[in-house]
Amino acid sequence: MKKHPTIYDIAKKADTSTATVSRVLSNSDYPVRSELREKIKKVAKEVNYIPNMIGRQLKTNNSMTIGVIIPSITNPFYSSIVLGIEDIARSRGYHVFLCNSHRSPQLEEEYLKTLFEKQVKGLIVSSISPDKNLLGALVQKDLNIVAFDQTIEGLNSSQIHFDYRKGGYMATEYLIKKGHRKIALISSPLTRPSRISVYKGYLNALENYNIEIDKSLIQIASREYEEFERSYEFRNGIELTRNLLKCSELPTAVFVCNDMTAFGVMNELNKQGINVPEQISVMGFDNIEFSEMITPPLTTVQQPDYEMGKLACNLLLDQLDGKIVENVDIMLQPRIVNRSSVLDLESSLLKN
Amino acid sequence: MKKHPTIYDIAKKADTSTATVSRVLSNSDYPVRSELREKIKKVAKEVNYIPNMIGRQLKTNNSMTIGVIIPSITNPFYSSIVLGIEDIARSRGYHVFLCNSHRSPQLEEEYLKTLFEKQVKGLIVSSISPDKNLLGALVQKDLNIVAFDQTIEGLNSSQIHFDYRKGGYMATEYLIKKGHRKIALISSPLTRPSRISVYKGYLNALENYNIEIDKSLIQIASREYEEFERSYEFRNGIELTRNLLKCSELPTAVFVCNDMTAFGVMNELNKQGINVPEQISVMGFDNIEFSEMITPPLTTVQQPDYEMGKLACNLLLDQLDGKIVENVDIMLQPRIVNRSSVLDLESSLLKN
DNA sequence: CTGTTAGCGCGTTCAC
DNA sequence: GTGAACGCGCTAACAG
Repeated sequence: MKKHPTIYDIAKKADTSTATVSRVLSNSDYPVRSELREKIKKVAKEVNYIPNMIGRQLKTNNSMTIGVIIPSITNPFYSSIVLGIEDIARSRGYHVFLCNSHRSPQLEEEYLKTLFEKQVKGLIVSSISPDKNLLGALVQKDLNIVAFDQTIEGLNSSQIHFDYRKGGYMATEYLIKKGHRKIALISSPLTRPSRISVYKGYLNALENYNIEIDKSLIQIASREYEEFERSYEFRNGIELTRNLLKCSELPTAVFVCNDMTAFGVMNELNKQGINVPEQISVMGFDNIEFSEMITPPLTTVQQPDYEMGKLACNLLLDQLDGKIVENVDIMLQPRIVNRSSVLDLESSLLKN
Repeated sequence: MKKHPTIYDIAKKADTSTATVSRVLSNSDYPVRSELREKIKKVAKEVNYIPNMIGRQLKTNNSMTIGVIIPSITNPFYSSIVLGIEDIARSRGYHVFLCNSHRSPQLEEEYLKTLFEKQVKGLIVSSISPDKNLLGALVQKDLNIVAFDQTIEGLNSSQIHFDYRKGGYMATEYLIKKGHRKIALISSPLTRPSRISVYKGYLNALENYNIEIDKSLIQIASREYEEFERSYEFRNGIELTRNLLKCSELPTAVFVCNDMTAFGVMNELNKQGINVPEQISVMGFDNIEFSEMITPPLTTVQQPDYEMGKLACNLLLDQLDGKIVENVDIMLQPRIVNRSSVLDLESSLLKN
């Protein structure tokens, strides 16, 4: 375990100074005699020189690294976002330091501190913490932040929103236009702005089409995520479906707050011998990769996860590079993805 | 954007020296008068001090960070592994720098260099690159490596293997014991040791039970992953199933090289009006989280992804902490996960 | 117990 | 064009 060569070693071997070596090896545009330049490069290659970024960072105070905090990489929605972030970061010479908060406020705070200690200058975050004090304090300290997924009120940062209400509205309207009137809702607890908005969209659509709201058709989970819990949503879907099936009048369609929960719904319906979509239609939300893989392929609302990641990262890097000074707010739009889990009651009635 | 306070600022304010401040704030066990200790802590809190890890790293030459290289976080098998790695790393005070190679050798090499530049002292890697020279060179430079998933020949590193052959054997044997004789195999191209081993396991089992090998039942993809390609495996499953269905005698069961491909298989069978498992049974491999969510829930071979990540990380950190000096080789064992996608021909015959 | 000092590896003045 | 010298923030060695 011998020490790695530094620019000092190279300077000695190439019979020059560390300054010149640095100028050559860090691709500076400082003028250096081309003969000498080549010699230095040659020696560097000979000794298998690998620059020590720690030294450079300390000097330049620029880590070229951004932080990303998400609930869990295990959730395909977030992993797609991270992929988008990474692709852009890489293409622009930045690196990504990824943190899974596991929906734990403590862990989120811990990671926030770590990122800051590691001299990250930018942050893309889906925050779970109700306490925005730390985040706010960091913004003061010249940390650029782009928030997504979960809107953060009163924080001096850029935000990427998604029109959840409209998504909820469009999904419900889609079902209505397919002739459904008894449309159930299955949702995770309404503890976050995004979920509340989807819920509102559902109510708005029913209202707009003069469909009476039947509370027995609305199943909302009471138990929130445990921290670190896995496949919570899937099991939620199963449980809520059981509750739903207990009501006397079965719905003809179910709108589910996200695809993962919808998998649980379809699983349970199937177990109970109820065919999707023949007996009950299922509409999801998110359009994660697996939605098209299940049987029947899930009709759902597209949330542009990968694009969202790219957008967030470009935004952040533009800020870091000084191309943007103002904070920006962007609202991404939903889109219906038409597959096979929803029955068209109109046309199926015609057939009969 | 004013400069962040450093230990120097604190020393000035607390009327002491940087050395003492460092001793207090870095939780050194060096003796400091408790009165002074408290004063320093108080001042640090006042100015909202956050240590600059870059400075510490440069001095101590210890980044407390390990690198992880995997094909893609988007694949749930790898995301589970990463989760396991992270959980252990965090509990032991380390951080993880994650890299998605997207199965691109160039990108893998680029990340390898980056990790080294960032002074990572340990690496957990599922390498895709056929050229192990760079990896080998880095091992020489006091970089500890734990390889998993893809075995690396002749590399001075610890390795975590999985008994793919045995897994393939067990899966096939399981089908045989359920009364299946016409057992098809659907596999990604045999371009990696793991896949070849699964294939061998399949052949071994058939041989052992004196079942003649029918080449028309063996469908192996000819096209390899494109770099950066997504849902390749799913589409592979669809395509290979189509090919399979063209053969005159349909199998009673299909063994698929991984769960994601199995989803494609089930999808296509369904589309062709073939019931799983009533007409054709499907056996997967990996047991990713979604296997239990589809309909019917997939019977498969468990590869302990999360545990594998934890094991790999503990191993690496033990090496870094000097608790282990020797390289170790571990062979993890497969386990059948019994769900509903395989029909028991024996008992179903009894019923008729 | 505490302070002074000397680097860790690098990029950047500022002279020459 | 080039090199000597300094300092980024921190810890370790040593002296007191």
